[in-house]
Amino acid sequence: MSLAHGILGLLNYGDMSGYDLAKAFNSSLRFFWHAQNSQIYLTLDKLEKQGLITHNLVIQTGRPNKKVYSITEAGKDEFFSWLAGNTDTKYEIKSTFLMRIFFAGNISKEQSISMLKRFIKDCRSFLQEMDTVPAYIEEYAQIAPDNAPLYWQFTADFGRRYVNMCIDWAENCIRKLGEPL
Amino acid sequence: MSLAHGILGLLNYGDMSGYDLAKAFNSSLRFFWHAQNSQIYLTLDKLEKQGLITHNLVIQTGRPNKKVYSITEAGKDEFFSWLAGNTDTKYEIKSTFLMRIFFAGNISKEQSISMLKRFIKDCRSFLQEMDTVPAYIEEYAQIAPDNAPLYWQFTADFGRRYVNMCIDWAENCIRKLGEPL
DNA sequence: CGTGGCATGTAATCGGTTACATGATTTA
DNA sequence: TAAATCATGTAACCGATTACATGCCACG
Repeated sequence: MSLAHGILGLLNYGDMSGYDLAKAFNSSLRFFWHAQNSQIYLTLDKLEKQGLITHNLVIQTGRPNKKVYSITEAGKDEFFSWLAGNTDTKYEIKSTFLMRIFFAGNISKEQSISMLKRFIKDCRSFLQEMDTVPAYIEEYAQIAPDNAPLYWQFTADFGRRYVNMCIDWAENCIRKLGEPL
Repeated sequence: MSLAHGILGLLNYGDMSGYDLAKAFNSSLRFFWHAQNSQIYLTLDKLEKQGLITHNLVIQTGRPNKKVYSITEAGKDEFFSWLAGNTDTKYEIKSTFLMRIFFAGNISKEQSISMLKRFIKDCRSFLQEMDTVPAYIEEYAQIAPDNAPLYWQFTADFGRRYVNMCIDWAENCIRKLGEPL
C-alpha cells in the first residue's frame, strides 16, 4: 500500500523511470521502506491502470529504452489525501533475529553471544554504508522543493539512531550474559 | 516464515491451543512479531500437514472445545536447525509513518509538527502498555526452562529502547523545525 | 443486560519475495 | 576480459491483512 504512495510522492517531485525509482528506494528511502525492483514495476503497472500515473517511452541509443513516468492530477489528489490522512502509529517491527534471541534459552550462552556479536558487526557495517547517504540527498535535492531535504535527513537520522540503539542494546545483552566486551 | 518457527518454539516449551498462541504473540512476542489470529490458525494447519505438529481435541464443558497442539520430533528438528541457522541481519523497518515524514516537505510545518506530536503520544501510550509485560513473562516463566526468561526480557528491553529512541528522535525533529517543546 | 473472555475458523485479496530472463554498453 | 550500470519485466509462491462468521459463559 505504501510503496504505491512512495512512488506517487517521488513522481510528484519529478518524472522518473522504474529504474530511477528503484535507485531512490534503495538509497534515500531505504531507512523505512525496502522495495524489490520487480515489485516497483508491478506497482507502476497497477498505478497506471488506476490512472494515477502515465508514461512515455523514451528511445535511447547506446542504452536500453526506458519508460518515463509522470504523475497525473488524479495521482496528485490521491497522494495528498494519503499524506494528510490519519496517522495512527503502529509498532511495526518484525524481526527474525529478535525471534531467535527470544528462543535463545534453547542454545548455549556462547552461541547466543556470538549471534549478538554478529548482529553488532552487521549494524556497524550498515552505519558505514550510511555515511554515503548525505551525497544521495544532495543529488535529489536539486529536483525537490525548499525544505524537503530537511525531512529526508530526518528519516536518515532515524536510521542512524535505530542502528545505534541496536548496537547499545546488543552490547548490553552481552554484558548481562556475563561476558566482557 | 518466522511465524511458523515462533509457533514451533512456543510449542517446544509446552502444548498450547491456537488461542493460547495468539495470546502469547500479542503479549510476549509483540516486540518483534505481530500475528493475526487468523494467520496463526492457517499456519497451524500448514505445520500439521507438514508433520511438524499434531493436535488432540479437548472437549470442554462450559467452554468451547479446543485443539491442543504438540510439537513432533520432526518439528523439534526443524525448530533447532532454524535456531542455529544463518543469522544474516537485514535492516527490516517498514514504516508508513516515516514515509509520510519523508514527504512532509509537501505539507505545512504546523501539520508535520502535529504529526510528530501525535507520534510521540502514541509512543508514550505504548510504553505504558509495556509496563504490564513483566507480569506476562513471569506467567510463562513457569513452563519455560531456566534462562529463557532472561532472553524474553532482552526482547522486551529492545521494545522499550526502540520506543524511547522514537520519542527522542521525534522531539529532536520538532526542535529542528524551530518550535519549542 | 451488556461486555469481555474463550475458542475456531473461512474467503478474498494484496503486498511482497525469490528466482528467472535478457542484453547492450561502459569502465576498470 | 570481467564486472558494473542501464533497463524492464514474468512466474510462482507465500505470508499477511481485513472482514466476516459463530456462539457459549462468566462477571459486574
